[in-house]
Order: sequence, then C-alpha cells, then structure tokens
Amino acid sequence: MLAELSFPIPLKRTFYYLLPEELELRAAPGLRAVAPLGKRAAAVGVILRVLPEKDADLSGFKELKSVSALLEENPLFPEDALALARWMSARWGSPEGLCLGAFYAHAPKAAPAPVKEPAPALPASTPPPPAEIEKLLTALSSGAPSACVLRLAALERREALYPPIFAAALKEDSAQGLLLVPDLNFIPPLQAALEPFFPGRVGAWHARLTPKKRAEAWAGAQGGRLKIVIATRTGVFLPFANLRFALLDGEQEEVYRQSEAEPLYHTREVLLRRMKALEASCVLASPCPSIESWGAAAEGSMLRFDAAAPAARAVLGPDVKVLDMEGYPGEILARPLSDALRAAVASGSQALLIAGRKGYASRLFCAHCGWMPRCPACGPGLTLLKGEDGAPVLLCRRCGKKDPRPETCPKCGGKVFRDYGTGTQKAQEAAVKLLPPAAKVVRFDGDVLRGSLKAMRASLEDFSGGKADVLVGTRIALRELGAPRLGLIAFLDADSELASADFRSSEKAFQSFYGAWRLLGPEGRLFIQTRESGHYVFSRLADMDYPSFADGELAARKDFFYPPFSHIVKVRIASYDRAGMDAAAADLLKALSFLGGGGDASEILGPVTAPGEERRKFHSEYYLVKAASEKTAALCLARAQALARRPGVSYFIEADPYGFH
DNA sequence: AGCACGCCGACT
DNA sequence: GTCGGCGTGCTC
Repeated sequence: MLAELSFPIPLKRTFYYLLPEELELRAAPGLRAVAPLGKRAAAVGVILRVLPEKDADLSGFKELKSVSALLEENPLFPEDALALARWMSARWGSPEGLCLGAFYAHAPKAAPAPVKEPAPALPASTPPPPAEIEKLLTALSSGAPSACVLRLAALERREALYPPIFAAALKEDSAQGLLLVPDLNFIPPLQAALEPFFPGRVGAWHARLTPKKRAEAWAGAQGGRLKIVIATRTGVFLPFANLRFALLDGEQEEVYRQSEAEPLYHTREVLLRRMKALEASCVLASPCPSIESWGAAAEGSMLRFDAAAPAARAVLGPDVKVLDMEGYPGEILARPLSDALRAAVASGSQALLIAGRKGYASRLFCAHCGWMPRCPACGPGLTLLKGEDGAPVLLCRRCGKKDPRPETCPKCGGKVFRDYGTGTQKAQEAAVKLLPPAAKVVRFDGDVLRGSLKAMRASLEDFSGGKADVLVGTRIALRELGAPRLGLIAFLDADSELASADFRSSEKAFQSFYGAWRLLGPEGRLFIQTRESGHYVFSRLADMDYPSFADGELAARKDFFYPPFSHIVKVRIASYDRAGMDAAAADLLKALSFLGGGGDASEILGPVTAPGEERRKFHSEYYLVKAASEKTAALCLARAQALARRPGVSYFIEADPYGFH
C-alpha cells in the first residue's frame, strides 16, 4: 500500500510513499507521518489517503521512499481538517500543504507526557445570562443557521458580556469554547473575567507564548482539559476535543485577514466553515460588524442579534461635528475645531488629532495649472516632507528618492505652489501655534517609528500617562489608545480615508469614526474635517447609527456588485517590458474567457493603471475579477495561478484582497 | 520551507 | 591555501 502525503512546503503537489507492512493497518488520512523528503531524513507530513499501488500514477520519478513512522494513532482533529485545508487552498490560493500546516504546525513531535489533571475547582455561582443572550443561544442551538452576528452596544463591556455567554453555551460537561480576539492585549482582561466561571480551565493562545506554555495550551485544548481558549487569529487552527461554541470578537477587524505570509486566509471564514463542519454554533460580535457579515444576516444565512436594545442606550455619547472644509479655506484646524481644542486643553482635557498621512503635507501642486511632481525614477506622486534642516523636500514613498521642492512649474512656469492634505508634522505645528506654550503636543506616526522605536513609545506613553495634552498621529494611533482625560478627537482629513480605490473605504472610515466616538466619554467631542460633506458616510454619523449606515453600504455593494455580492480575485501584472505585460494580460483574459457565459453575472474590471502609466519605465496594471460565486472565484484564482509565466513579468494574484493599491 | 551544491572574497 | 557568502534547484 501507498500513502499520499502532504508536507508544509510551498509546493502545490503531494508525494507518494511506500507504507511498510507494520504501518499499513495503522495508517489513515489525517495522521502525521515521518518520511524522508529530498535531503531531509525525517520530514513530517500529513497522510491525505492510503491507496493501493495500482491507483497511483508513479511515472516521473525513480525512487519510491518509505514512510518511517506514524506520529499518532488517532487524528488530532475530530473534524475533517483535510477538507478544511483543501477548501482554504482553493479559496485563497496557498498550497494545500501550507494550509494543512496551519492546523498541524504546533502539534508535538512526540506524544506529550500526560498532564496531571488538577481537580477542577468549583465555579463561582454563575449568574443567569441576560434573557436576550439566553434567547440567542436557544436560537443558535435549534438548528440552521447556527451562526449569528451579534451587534454590540457602543459601550458594551466585553468582560461583562462574554462570560455569561460562554457559561450558558458550555453547560455540557465536555463542551469547549473558543474566543478569538483581534489583539493580544485583549486576552489578559478577558481571561481574568472568564476565570471565575471556569476556574483553572481558561487558556490563552497567541504568537508570543513561550514554547512550554504553547505546548501546554495546545495539549489542553486537544485533550479537553481547557474549557475555553482565548486566542488571536491562529487560534482558529487549534485542535479541540469537543469544540461546541466560538465567538469572534471585533469580527470586522482587518487583522483577521492573514495577507502577509502564507497560508493566506480570513479567520472569520475559516471559523465559520469549521464550526459548521462541527455542527457547532458561532457568534460574530462587534459594535460595527463587517458588511460581509451584515449581508449574510440580511440574506438569512446568519442570524442577527442586537445586544443593543435601543431603549437601553442610556448614554447618548459624545457630540459629533462634521466640518465642511470648503468653508474654512487654508485652515488646517477649522475654526470650530481650533476653538474647541483650545477650550479642551484649557480645561485639562486631552485631545487626539488624526492626520491623513505621515509627515508634513501630502501633495504639492502648481496653483496655476495643477501640475504635480512625480518621481522621475519610478512614477508615483511625491510626498512633501520637512527635511532635517527644515527645508522642504519631496520624497518618493516607493523608492526613497529625495528631491528639492521645485521653484517653478515645469509645465506652465508658474511660481505659486499649494499643497493639500495634512501630514502629522504640519498638524503638530498648527496645534503648537494654536495652544499656549505650556501645552505639550506629541506626535506618533510611522516616521517617528522609523526614527526610533523608543521615541514612538515615549510619545504614546506620555499621552496615555496624561503627561501630554495633544497627540497627533495617523489612524494607527487610534488603536487601543488609553488616555485618562481624552475629551476631543478630530479627523483632520477624513477624505484621505475615503479617497482610496478600496471598495471597503467607506466601511473602514465609518468604523474609524465610530471607534473614535467610543473612545470618548459622554462629554467628549468628535470633529471630522472633510471637503465632501455630502458623502453618505457622514449622513449617519450624527446619531452614530451603524445599522442604517450598514444597510446603505450593503445596498451600494449590491449596486456595484462588490462583496458580499461578488467574490474578488485581483491580478496585478508588472514588468519593465511593456509588450511583455500586454502579452501576460492577454494570457489572463484568455484564461478567464469562460466567464460571463450562460447567465453568469461575473465580470472583469480593468486594466486599472495609475495615472501617468504611459510615461513610466516600470509598467503595472491590475484586473479585478468580480466572480458571481465563491466557486467561480476559486476557478479564476486557479486559472490565474496556472498561467504560463512570461519572463521578466511579475504576477501578483490575490483572492479577496484587503487594502488595495 | 529546508537543505545541498556551486562558484567568488577575507582569514584561522 | 580554506571558511563562508547566498543564488538556484530539487523534493515521491
């Protein structure tokens, strides 16, 4: 007999091995096997199937090697991890071996010594869950759909809400639960909150665990000792003896989308699929659920539950003002904002100013003809920064080339330039000028970060420690910012959030505004500066009505055939050789020519090029496939990946990309 | 990914 | 004269 093995290597192929007689009976799909692979004497792979020799196509290689050992008797996953990995591979295009590797990566190489089972302490008497939570769990357990979107109230405390949910969902003795959070720092408080309900049986899982703790948590989940694991995104791949309930906190957060390293996946989708395979229930919780989940609930494949009963919204929350910058020409901080900022600082409050970009100002243009400087070497528009000597410099963000600010416009000879967009540096200067000299204004952005990690930490700590009055930063400064006296937040250039080609930009913008609003106390003030005050994201901000916004956004996605109504596959082609790029594009269109036939609504958008593309040395364009179904998208992805590569041409192929460009 | 083979610079 | 840089090539 043979075993077909899959290894965690970036290869889209499997390997056949001879099964020695003594392993033949024990071998089964899902078990790990040790076998020689290339120059490696003992590589660990997963058995995909066991088959008689006659069923395998053994042509094309000379030597058939043998499996040397099996690492376990029973599969580590009670559910079909093989099928999940196969689906992941088709959905996001990473090799199946790497997808499977995500599930098996932390499994011990040898059977772990049995852990001494501590006598489970008696849980604190569990208060009955709120009636609405009970209702939710009943609905979930009573059949399909068994997944739901739980919309949290703006000021909901997760530490108070989640423990009774888990207590109610995990009443059954052996039932286990998984709580996924977007950030490692959320784990300790939640662990402390859950501990009284499941004493000694709450585990944590994240990238920074020490090897020993990691092994312990893994074994605790796998063996059933842990009742609950609180984890960051990789926790979605943990083995459980009996996983019955999962909750994905802050489900719209982009960190759940793994896009830097293979295997590529989206935690939410993997979790939903896995829980479905287990016939277990799953809750996606957030004050601002993703439009994808919102759509699934609207269409009925998920339930929707509002933890926010409108009447229970005791706190009205901070005051929100959208400032139309057309009315305040040339002002970085519009008059109403600067007045409020001065007043806030004078009264001892702290303020957070969010600039659209890093640096001094974003873009320079000729006031007469509108000409904008571009990088002579590689093409993109240059960013205006203040150099070390204080003189303005133009920096190319792509290649790092620096140029002095031009004196005259090369197109019309004009001598007057203006800039638009407000960088953090310029915003900081404006705030300093506005406020009394005693006020401390610190800055936090990628440039400070690059300069020195210490300096960045220091400015953030000054602010959260209450020592600084104003923090000027980019949007990243908003992420879990602590500030004792935060009374004002302002988005200085909301348009930079909306300007990108990303079809999710409105959603992301609203969620940032909403997040900022939540950070503020009821007395706080939120300002949003824009030149497009008519944009629909602003229309629901006054009452922070996320459901109405989400309904509107969902309708827009439907009109423009974007997710969740379509599935995107993005293919970018780049080359120094224009003809090569064109030929590659033709290859792609040919490979996808099956689309659109027989009433299929799928379409191809593109080629999308950056302005000025024709004049550049390096060419780049992309196509967006909007596939009508997940299946069609997977097929397009596979076809694009299978294209015969042309020399000198780079291909970047991505399913369901987040963050465009 | 690993791991080895392969052909060019500074040293026990 | 060797140790070692990482390019590139292969894995049943």
